[in-house]
Amino acid sequence: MEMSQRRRRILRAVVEEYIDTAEPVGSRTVLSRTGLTCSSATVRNELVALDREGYLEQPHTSAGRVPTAKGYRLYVNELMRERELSQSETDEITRKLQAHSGRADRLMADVGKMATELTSYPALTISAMSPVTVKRVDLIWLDANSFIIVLLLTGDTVKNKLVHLPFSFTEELLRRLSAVFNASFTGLTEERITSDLIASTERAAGDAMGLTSVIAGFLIETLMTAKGSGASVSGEANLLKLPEFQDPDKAHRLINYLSDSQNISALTGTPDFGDVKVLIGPENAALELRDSSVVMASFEAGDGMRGLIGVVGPTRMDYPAVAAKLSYIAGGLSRLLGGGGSPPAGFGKLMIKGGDNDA
Amino acid sequence: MEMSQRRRRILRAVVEEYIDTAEPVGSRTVLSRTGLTCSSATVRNELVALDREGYLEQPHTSAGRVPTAKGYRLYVNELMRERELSQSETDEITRKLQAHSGRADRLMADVGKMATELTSYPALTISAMSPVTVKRVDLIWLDANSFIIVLLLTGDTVKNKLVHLPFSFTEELLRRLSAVFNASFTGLTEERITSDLIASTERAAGDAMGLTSVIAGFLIETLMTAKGSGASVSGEANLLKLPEFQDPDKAHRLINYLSDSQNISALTGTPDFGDVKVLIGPENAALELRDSSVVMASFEAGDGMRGLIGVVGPTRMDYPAVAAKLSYIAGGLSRLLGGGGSPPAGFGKLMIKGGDNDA
DNA sequence: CTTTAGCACTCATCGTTCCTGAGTGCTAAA
DNA sequence: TTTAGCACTCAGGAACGATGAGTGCTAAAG
Repeated sequence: MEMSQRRRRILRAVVEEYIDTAEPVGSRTVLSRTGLTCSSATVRNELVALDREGYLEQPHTSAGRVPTAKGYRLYVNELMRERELSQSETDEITRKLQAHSGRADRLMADVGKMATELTSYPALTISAMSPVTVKRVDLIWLDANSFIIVLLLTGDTVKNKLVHLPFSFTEELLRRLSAVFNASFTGLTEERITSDLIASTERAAGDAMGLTSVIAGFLIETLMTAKGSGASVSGEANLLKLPEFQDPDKAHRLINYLSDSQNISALTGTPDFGDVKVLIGPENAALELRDSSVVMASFEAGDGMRGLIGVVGPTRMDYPAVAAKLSYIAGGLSRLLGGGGSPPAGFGKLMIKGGDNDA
Repeated sequence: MEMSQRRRRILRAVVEEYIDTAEPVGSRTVLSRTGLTCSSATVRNELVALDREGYLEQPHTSAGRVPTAKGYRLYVNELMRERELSQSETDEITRKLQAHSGRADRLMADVGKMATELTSYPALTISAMSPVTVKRVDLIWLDANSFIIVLLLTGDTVKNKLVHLPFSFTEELLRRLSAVFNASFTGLTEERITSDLIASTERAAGDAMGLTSVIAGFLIETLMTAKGSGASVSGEANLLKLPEFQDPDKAHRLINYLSDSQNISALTGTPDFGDVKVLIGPENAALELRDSSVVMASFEAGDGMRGLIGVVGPTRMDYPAVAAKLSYIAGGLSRLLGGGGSPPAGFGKLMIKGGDNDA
């Protein structure tokens, strides 16, 4: 059966009050916050019901109510009102985004800082290229013992490496090699570069010195790291201001967890484009996040580059505001990185997706 | 007049005991720690003297003594015994260092992590190239509207940029341009690239489309960012385990301070090569560091690349161990980055330099 | 002049107790 | 179904005293 309208209003009031104050909320507070016309005793009865159904709980008998993960979930899915960003807020975001035009990894780190400033929660970013291939190979001869490999990848990323070798080779050999590489390695993803292919390339170029494998090695390495996702975290210190992290030990565990980019990358349960994903407390796979929430928004940059920007905070988090801000940033990012020219469909409109609503 | 031998022993005992336990140390403890043959009353008299001279202080009447900044300074300068690293420690460091061979910025960040692991204090790294110039310019023509700029810098760093332009140009023009650039821009530091030079280059190459200024712009930008120092911090969370940072507010202030790389870069009061520099509490210029200590070691990499690796911790810090470890890492780094082939002079030997010993 | 034993004194820390007040659950009447 | 009323619970803070580590000082001994 459906939950009564009044009960929903009460639940929402409890959640929002708790988000504001971080303190258990009692029946009288609910009353004044909702403006309901009943008495506090009635509210109490409803609270008992919400308690029994698992949406609220009491830290101890005779304290006010606190939302459970299930309560937050319902709130996020159904109760929360969409938060409109003010003109000045959206302006600030677009302005900041436009100020950046550096390299992708630097950009993402900066966007993370921005999310931190905007939400005052630690922010994380993940970015990854999906199918990465080499579009072009150039070899620049420096002297008899050294040359530069320049790779142009999909997404117009350029990578390079300076190679010194203990034996000498001619400029002519490099020219032949680059021709051969451009003929047979372009358009290949990392997995499709086999040792057979390398061997035949070596023969074709008449390379007796193993330059081919040096170049192919760099190529493979580059493709691997390029498709591998880069992660960054910023603003961890903000946790320390929150009442739920006054215990240094608790804060330490979480910050420590966040400082390993492996853990961050593991958060990639990439939500559909345009959506905001919310993971509440125990919905998180990682033990260390079990009493925190993660809110993430994804963006897409056209050339197969996609990414995630999110924040980590206590389950008591201002979901409407955070979701709106992240969504706007992600949307702006998609636009900025040329996700298709026009603002993405549904840009600005929130569609929350989350973990399964386990009973 | 010189301080008596016994008094020095007592001061050392107090400092070391306090470093170990973080608790005010009393006369009896000193007695057992030093193995002195006098009575506790005598020790007390000495403590009073040390107190009067400003080396020690009491948190409150009738508590034990705690070293002052002046006390630590004397300890670091004269009293502390050099800490020898064990074979396994040095082995571990060299092994870890050798495992890295990536790009300089990545390497530095990793070295920072390593310093954190080794000392369990937050670590910081700063690296900078001193005179950076371009050794060679290559332009790779992709299609009528785009090309790649490849710059080989001193220190064998390679930088590149992909340029798209709204008008078309020929491969021939690029060839001319690269010839001219190689002729007139190599060996110049950023300041010496004037607009006159750019204008004359433009004429010499017969470039009617402004490609020259695009290339020169990238060149200047690259030189500027390359010489600018990169800073990284890691392991901030470790602070939270320390008794002096149980107050989340205090921890927050410091971690926040550390998270701005501007602040980190500001620490570059580069000590002489081979030395370890210690800044104790109020010796730090930054307000936020006033009751912490910073220990730094410098390294030099041959091609004008130099850097700093250090840790931040409470004034109560195991200076001998930290100094030894950092010194060893820095030495290994100098060696690894080819600071000159052989281990640097004084490698392994500590020479502490610090702030002035104000009275 | 230095060292030492003795002693009174200080003060943070810890456990106990008590009080207060917010908030509850329940009951009985509307 | 709602509400008024009431007894009950319990965290948090204040007040209190006991404990004990550690001091400074004094006066005698080396």
